[in-house]
Amino acid sequence: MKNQREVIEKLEQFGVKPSLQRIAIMEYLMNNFVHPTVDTVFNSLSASIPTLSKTTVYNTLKLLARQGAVLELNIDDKNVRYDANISRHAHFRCKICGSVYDLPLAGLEAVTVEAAGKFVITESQLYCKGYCDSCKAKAESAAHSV
Amino acid sequence: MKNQREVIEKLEQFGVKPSLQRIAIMEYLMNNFVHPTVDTVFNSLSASIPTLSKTTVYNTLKLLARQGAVLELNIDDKNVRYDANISRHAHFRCKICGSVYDLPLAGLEAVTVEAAGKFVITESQLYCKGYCDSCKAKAESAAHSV
DNA sequence: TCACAAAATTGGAATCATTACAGTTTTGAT
DNA sequence: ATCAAAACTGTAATGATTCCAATTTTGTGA
Repeated sequence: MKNQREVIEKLEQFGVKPSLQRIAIMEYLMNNFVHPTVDTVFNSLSASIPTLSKTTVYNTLKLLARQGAVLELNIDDKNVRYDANISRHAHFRCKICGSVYDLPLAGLEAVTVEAAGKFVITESQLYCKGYCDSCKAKAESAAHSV
Repeated sequence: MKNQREVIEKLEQFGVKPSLQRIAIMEYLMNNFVHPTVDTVFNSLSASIPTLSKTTVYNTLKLLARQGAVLELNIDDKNVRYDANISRHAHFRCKICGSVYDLPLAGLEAVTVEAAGKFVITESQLYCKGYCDSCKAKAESAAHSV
C-alpha cells in the first residue's frame, strides 16, 4: 500500500504537478493492479471526491501516460486501460471474463531489435489473449456444446 | 495480385461461404497490405459495389477474424484495423503519420512460454510504436522546438 | 420452374467511449 | 488582497461500432 508521500514523489518525478485529483487517481493506480478503465477509476473515486468529473479522470490519465508515469493499454477493444506498473512486462486478457493480468517478460528486447535502422521504436506492447485459470473449464465446456 | 479463385479458396478454407461482398472484402485485404480500417475498406469498395453497406463491411470483417482468416489489430486507439497476413509477425505504427507496417518476428514463442500452466494463451500480438523512416526527421525537429 | 425457408445484406437508429469547449474554481506569485 | 495561469467541471458534440427490422439473395425440394 503506497502512501501519499510516495504518490506525490512519483508525480513530481514525472513532471506532473500534484493536485488533489491527480494524487487520488495516481494513488488508485498504484494500489490497485486491476488495469482499470476510466470508468472504473471514476466510480472508485467519486465517493471520496464527490465533485470529481469524469473529464478530469480522462485528462489526468492521458497526462500521466504522456509524461510516462503510467502505461496506456489497448488490449481491450472497448476501453483504454491504465497501468501504473511501467516496468517491462506483457499483458494477458481473458476472452471470457475480460480480466487483465500482468505476465513476466524476458526476450522482448531481442524481438524488437530486428527493426532497428528502419524504424525508431519508442514503445512496444505484447498482448496475449486466451483463458484465465478460472475460466479454462468454462471455455472447454463451451467448445463441446457447439 | 491475388485472383478471385485464390480469394474464394481462402474463404472456403476458413469456412466462410463466398458471396459477392465477402469476396470483394477479402480480395481487397489480400491485395492491399495497408492494414486498413473498416472505413478504408468501405470507401475503397463502394465505387465498384454501390449497394455495399458499411454494416456488411463490419460484419464480414468480424466474421473473417472469428474464423481466423484475418487478424484484427488494436494498434490504433481509434479504429480497429485488419490484416490478411496471418503468419507470425509484429506490427509497427508511426506516431506521426499513423501508418502501420509489418515487422519480421522471431522469438515471440519464447516470450509467451513463461505463462504456460497458469493461462491458456490462444493469440498474442506485439505492437511497436515510434517513428517511421519518413517521419524520423520531423520527430527530431519537433523535439527541438519544445 | 416455382415456392419457400434460411442466410446474407442493407440502412437507419441507438449506444457508448472519448473529446471539445466554455464557464468556474483553485493555485501561486506579487 | 489581487490577478493571471492552471486545473477542474459539466454538458454537448463526435465518431466508431452495434442493433435491429426490413429487404434481397441463395439454395433446396416439390
